Amino acid sequence: MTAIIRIGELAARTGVSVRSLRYYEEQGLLTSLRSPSGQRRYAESQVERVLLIQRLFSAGLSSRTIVDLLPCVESPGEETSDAAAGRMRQERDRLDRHIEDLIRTRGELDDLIAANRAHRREHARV
Amino acid sequence: MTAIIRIGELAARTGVSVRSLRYYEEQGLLTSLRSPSGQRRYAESQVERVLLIQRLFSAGLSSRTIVDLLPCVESPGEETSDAAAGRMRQERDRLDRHIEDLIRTRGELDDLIAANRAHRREHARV
DNA sequence: ACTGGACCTCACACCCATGTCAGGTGAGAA
DNA sequence: TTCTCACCTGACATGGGTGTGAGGTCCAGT
Repeated sequence: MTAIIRIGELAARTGVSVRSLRYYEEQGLLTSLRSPSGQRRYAESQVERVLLIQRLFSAGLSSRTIVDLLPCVESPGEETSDAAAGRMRQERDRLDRHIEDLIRTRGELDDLIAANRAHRREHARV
Repeated sequence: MTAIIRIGELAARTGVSVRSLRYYEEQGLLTSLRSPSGQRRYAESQVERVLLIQRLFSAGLSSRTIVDLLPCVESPGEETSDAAAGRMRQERDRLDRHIEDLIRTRGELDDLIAANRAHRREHARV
């Protein structure tokens, strides 16, 4: 099992472009084996990792930050995890505040929608 | 009352740079009166608007989108509100999904932190 | 009158994930 | 074999909000 897949399939399964997958590797976020001819080969299990990376990006972490955090789950070396611990908490807190902010903004968007609806009703065609 | 303030003070009160305030105006998000010599003058009440704009930005709306939505609370013209209604709901939904995503990611970050803590305990100095 | 600070416009730089193009190699199907 | 398609590297483009600097005007305090 644990099929070996090529970059095109990894892209298809994750919805992430081939270009981005190469970029992730360049940034040290993703590793690949190479076929004799130099083509990238991935374990099926990397799908999950790519999806996680993608979510971390969309949570506003930079590739630099992610590369600092992710290794400590794959290969938890003493020192790395030490440095990363604070970083993780810091990012978690930032994310927390950001979520609060977004929820507030969503509420304001709801208010706008409500105001708009009220206005439309008031000026309804007679 | 309703004091008139200058751009520096608006920046200080909102935490948004002077540069950005000028940019908001350029994008049609913010209006200002001009003093005889051409300096921008704002009503104190614009502070709120700037803060809202700022939150909408950080919620991932583009200035283009914001300019489509915001007028319909200030000057709710029939046609504008008609076009904007769908737009607002669409952005609200997008934001909703994004928040869900972030909450999930926060959970994963928590998992990483927990795993790291467990690992550190396990390898504690003897 | 003079000085310093706040303001003006214009324009270019930056970040950073992603798109895109060029020019080339590898590999399976007809 | 030859066709086609996926893959490779390298490099330049893009978007959008923000930083920054040049060169100039305005205005309050001394």
